[in-house]
Amino acid sequence: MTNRTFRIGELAVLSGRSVHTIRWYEAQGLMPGVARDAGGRRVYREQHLGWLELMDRLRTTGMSIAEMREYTALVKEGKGTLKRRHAQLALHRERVQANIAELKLSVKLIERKLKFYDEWIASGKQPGAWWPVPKKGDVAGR
Amino acid sequence: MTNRTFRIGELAVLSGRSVHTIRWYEAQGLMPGVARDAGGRRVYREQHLGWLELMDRLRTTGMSIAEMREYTALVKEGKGTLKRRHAQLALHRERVQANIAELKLSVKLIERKLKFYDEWIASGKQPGAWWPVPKKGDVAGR
DNA sequence: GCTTGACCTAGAGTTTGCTCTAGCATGTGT
DNA sequence: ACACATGCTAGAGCAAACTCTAGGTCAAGC
Repeated sequence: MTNRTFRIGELAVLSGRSVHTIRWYEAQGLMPGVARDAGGRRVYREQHLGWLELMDRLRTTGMSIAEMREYTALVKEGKGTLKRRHAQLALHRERVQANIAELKLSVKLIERKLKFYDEWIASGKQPGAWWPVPKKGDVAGR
Repeated sequence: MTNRTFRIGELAVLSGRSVHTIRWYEAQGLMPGVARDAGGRRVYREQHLGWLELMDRLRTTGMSIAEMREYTALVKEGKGTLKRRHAQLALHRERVQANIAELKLSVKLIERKLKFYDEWIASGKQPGAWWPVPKKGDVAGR
């Protein structure tokens, strides 16, 4: 088994983040289990690469730093929080899936507009309205 | 044909945005064709509802205000920019589709972690690493 | 023993996208 | 004629998520 350790510069290169950002994540409570060597320097293990990958996926799917902090706090607390961690991630997954559905609707709207431009370009005259679209939250649709 | 006009308060309610935000959008160059009445008040037409819907979809799909401003500038310039508008929206659509693909990968990673928790909870002991995952940009994968 | 590079902490600065305040004008209803 | 809702502009304030600076420490190589 690979039991390598890394210092922050190496972790930064391997994870594709900056040293600044990794330290900032730790300051935000997003880095559990970071040891220090005799000189006070951070010591990371392989699992930290996996952790940063997870953090990145949570961030890019729209989880806030605050919520990531809550989740990380559960991880720090130990095995007793497994169910709560599961619940939190499962909830986030639902949100991401809802978000994907919304993005698909947005693509449809953009495509309708693209078609509108196609027709306009082809015919030389502006087609009828493209917009009477119900809308996301549907405020106007009343 | 419905040729209604709206003042800003009404447009705000119908579009689900605040009056502040609509004025701010205009200040950012994102509101083409806004007339004024004798008293200097903004006058909107139905197409502005469609326009705000488009702006909202562009924003929520990650287009920056700066790029929306470029696009709006083309709209303001008139029919001569139809092809460029089409190209810009088509490019954005590709980015959104790429983004959707990334989100799906993120969901997969989250689901792997959920499964990891399921197993841990079921067995009472921590399963093996869940993380040796290639990664998005793949820096570590080298 | 001294230079050099990687690290450390604390905290300031930046960017983006709003969101709200202050102070004033307009115009409709009674 | 005057109150009150709605509108106007200019600009301040804010939250989030970084990103960087300053000034110092540590340890490996020459």
